[in-house]
Amino acid sequence: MPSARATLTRTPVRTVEVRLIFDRLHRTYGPQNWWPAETAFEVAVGAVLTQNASWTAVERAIARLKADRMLSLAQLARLSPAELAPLLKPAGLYHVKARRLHALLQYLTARGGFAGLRRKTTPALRAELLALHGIGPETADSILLYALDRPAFVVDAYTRRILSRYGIIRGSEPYDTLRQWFQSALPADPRLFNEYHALLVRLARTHCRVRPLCSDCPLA
DNA sequence: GCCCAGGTGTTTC
DNA sequence: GAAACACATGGG
Repeated sequence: MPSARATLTRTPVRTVEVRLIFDRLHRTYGPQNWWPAETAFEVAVGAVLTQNASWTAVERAIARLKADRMLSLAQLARLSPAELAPLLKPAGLYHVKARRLHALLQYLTARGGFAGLRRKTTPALRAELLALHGIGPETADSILLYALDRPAFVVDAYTRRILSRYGIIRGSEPYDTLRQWFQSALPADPRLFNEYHALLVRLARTHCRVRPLCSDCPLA
């Protein structure tokens, strides 16, 4: 049995920091119950639409799709990118996103929807998503975590901004470096990854917008 | 009016 | 390979 001191010194500093940040945020804000969507399919559509866009813009586009009764795989997969584009206008970059969403829709259709993906391992699924046009690491991990309940930690602009403001990272590290950074410090639990990312978003939306530190910040 | 937003693919040095 | 650029709407 190793002594407590030996155990502590073998725990990387980053691991301690990653867990400390979660504990503080969780104590301050409580459960976030994310992602803001009703179905796995809605998560996937939102994950593409939110690329370089504000969430309010995405909500408008999703609301329009719902109002038109178009927010289903069967409905959207019938459309060409050119037909898809005008429906996505409120989210911005809509020609680009139409092509990207189209690629994802064709993939899902070919696999029989999300149900057809359940048997695949997480690494296999991640590789397949990354191979699609317009699905990069953040979009892939968002879909894996929030639509498929897989342990994939989502690194986004909020994550980088917060951790770099607090001097924990430089901010220029590659995506996978930061993803591994979190994943190696935490148990591979989708509920934990979900909660952690949601809490970072919550913090970024309420603090850290201008100055590196504010006195009432939960992480100060 | 200007700047920014929960990225990604392409082009260029 | 890194860096720069294109894509585009709506809110602050």
